[in-house]
Amino acid sequence: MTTKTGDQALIKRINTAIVLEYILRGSPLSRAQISEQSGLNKATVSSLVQDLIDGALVQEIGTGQSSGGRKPVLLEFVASSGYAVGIDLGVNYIRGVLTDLRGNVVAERTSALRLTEPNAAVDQLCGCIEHLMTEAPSSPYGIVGIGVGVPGLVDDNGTILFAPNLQWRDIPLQRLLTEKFSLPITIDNEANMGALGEQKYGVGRSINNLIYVSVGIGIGTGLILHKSLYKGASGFSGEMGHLSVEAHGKSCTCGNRGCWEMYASEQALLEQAAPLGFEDLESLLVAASSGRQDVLELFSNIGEYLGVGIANIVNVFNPDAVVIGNRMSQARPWLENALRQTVVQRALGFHLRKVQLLFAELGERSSMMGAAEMAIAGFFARVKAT
Amino acid sequence: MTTKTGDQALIKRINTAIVLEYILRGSPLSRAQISEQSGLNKATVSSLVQDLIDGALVQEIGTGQSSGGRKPVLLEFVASSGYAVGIDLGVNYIRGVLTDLRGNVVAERTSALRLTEPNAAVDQLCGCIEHLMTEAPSSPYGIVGIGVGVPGLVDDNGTILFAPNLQWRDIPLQRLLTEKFSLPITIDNEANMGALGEQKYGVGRSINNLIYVSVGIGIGTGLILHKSLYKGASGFSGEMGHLSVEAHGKSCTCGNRGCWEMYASEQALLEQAAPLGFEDLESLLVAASSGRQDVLELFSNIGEYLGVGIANIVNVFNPDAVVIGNRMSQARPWLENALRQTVVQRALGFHLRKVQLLFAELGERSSMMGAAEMAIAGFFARVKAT
DNA sequence: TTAACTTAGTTTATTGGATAGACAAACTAA
DNA sequence: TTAGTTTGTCTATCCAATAAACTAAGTTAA
Repeated sequence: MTTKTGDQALIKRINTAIVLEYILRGSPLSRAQISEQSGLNKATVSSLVQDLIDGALVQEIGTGQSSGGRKPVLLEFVASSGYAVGIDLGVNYIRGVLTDLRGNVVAERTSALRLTEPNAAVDQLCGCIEHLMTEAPSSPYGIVGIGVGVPGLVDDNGTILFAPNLQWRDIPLQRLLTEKFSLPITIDNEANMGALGEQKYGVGRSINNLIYVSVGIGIGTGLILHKSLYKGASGFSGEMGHLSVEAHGKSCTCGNRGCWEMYASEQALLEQAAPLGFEDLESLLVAASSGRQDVLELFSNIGEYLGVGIANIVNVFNPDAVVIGNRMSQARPWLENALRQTVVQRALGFHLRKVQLLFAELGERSSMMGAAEMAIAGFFARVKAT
Repeated sequence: MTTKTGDQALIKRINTAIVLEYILRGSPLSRAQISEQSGLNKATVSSLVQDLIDGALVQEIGTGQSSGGRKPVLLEFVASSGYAVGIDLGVNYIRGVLTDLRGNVVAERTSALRLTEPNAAVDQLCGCIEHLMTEAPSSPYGIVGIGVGVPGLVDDNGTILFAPNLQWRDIPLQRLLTEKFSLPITIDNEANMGALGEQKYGVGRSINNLIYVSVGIGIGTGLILHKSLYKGASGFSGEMGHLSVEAHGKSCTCGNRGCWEMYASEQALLEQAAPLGFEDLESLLVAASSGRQDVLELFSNIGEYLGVGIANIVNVFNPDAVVIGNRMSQARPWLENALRQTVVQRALGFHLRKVQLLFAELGERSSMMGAAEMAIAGFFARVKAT
């Protein structure tokens, strides 16, 4: 069993984390404010703040306004004390970003994925990471970690079990990158990363329970419950693209029938659009915006099926918000009505009272920003554990 | 924000909880064993154990075998230091139990629910509780709490928002019982209680992630994730009976279409059985065991639809086990094949590797035992918080 | 200008846990 | 008997949080 026991060091970690949290959220603010708001003694706050300053995570930035007494010394988190790399590895692109510890973008880099063969792709990925790392200003903590979002199922060791559209199986990406960079590496599904990105930096800021639905070639989902990413019992879940919405519908490669993503994904859209002579999403978006009736009906149909699945998700998880992301979010104007109507019709009233239907704000950058956030969050977790 | 700060009392609470946990799980065992296994210092363990003995939660029960030195003093949890009441309030019955703090049944009581009108039903419920309470031997902590499982949607204040089969709306049951008994009261959905009962005392013992599917008139679900009951964002979830499995299927009273419980519940079974001249589950079970072909096909059909929904659940939550409970679990012999086959066919391979399909062991008593467990768990939570 | 009052942050003595190590008690094995 | 082992308690020490006293640096009103 060996549950972790409590000692004085634990107390200090807990309280340091609290103080850091206040500075991260409320800065600039003074020691006195932290003490009052947190309930910690002034002396305790002073001591912990000093440790944080010594650790280069916090700095004094001058004095604030007096309210009839000594001026407060304002504290601020030092965002530039370290940097994080976030990568979105797509089926035909690699998108990467370098951010500071607040998620401010310092450098960005996009390139087409030349070869999908695993070795070559990983090489190109490493090149992208190295390039971004050289862009980082020198800082006390340097590069604190690398997060990578991938289009596939990832286990909790960061091994890509299966990435259908890349035709990858059992690629131990975390191990490969750890060997190469000797830095903390986080690998996760693109939808989980997207969920995190939107929750932290996008339309879902300050929403505690949200579900991100990544509608691309397939459908992936990322669940943020009680402010943190929910993983299934054994570390991977979110394969809700394979929720069956038509018990006797089309057979899916996964073995199930009537999977949601067979009716509501980009793939489903393109299949239906082929007879009309369309071959990609972009041309369909153009046709829709010029008002072509048959194309509008296609989108409306997709919107309805998206709604069917989302209603299911709402009934099961009862979240505060559902965020539609990835490529299909560009079709918002032509999806939204049908989607909204379907969800309202189908979700239970008790849940509907609360849930918001939103579209991703970061667009194609959700996943990459989420990956950077993962690396940042990992850094903070380590700081708090020391 | 006011996150709870850390102080010495917190350490003591944490470590006391650890020691108590070891005694609950591993008893009888000695102070030395606890120290060695937990990593806590011998002196610390001695001191905390003394507190627990003073608090009547632990007692010394003599010495154990020596392994070449002084004999250890064996410790045991005192199950009889308090008692809990667990109630299963059904549509046409009230089932109640009195247990000690280990969940051993001390007294049990079943009666038919005379009137479903809320006031009358609550009166009868109170009578049942009072009767059980008088059966409790005198003990240091007395009755530590009352748990009640109900067939409906419950919010986190213990108000029954909606119980379709009782035709109740907005009954503040927790408040009513608190006023009456001045004891800690926990109200929850019958399926959540059942999940807890099976996880603690039934077939799911020692399984950390399980999903309990209560198949009665409707279908309810209780999720135990990482050893604890999962509630949705706003305190109620588990309405997976209304997962749509046929996007364009039959309309449900909930507003959705093709809800799972319209195809796989007792109600669904009875509807299909009516043309054959059956009116209740019991007669169908008799017919099935005598081998009537058309009835067997009915059960097989229900089993298949149960499998469709369970495959969905498995894909979403990736649990260690799925437990089928409530009335329909009696039909196991005629459901199981079709169910198993469907799940294997439809669930993703990665999830299947792990998941077990089980049937409730406590039968009709799952929910009641879970309710008692809720009360017990509440007591321990309070002990650990002091 | 001064005295009275406020507020910010530090210093000091105290409290209450956990801990290592010494110790006593109780046992085994030779 | 004697040496060694195991259990459990006792004691001195450490360390983080805290209250209260204190210093620093401002405002306000006469």
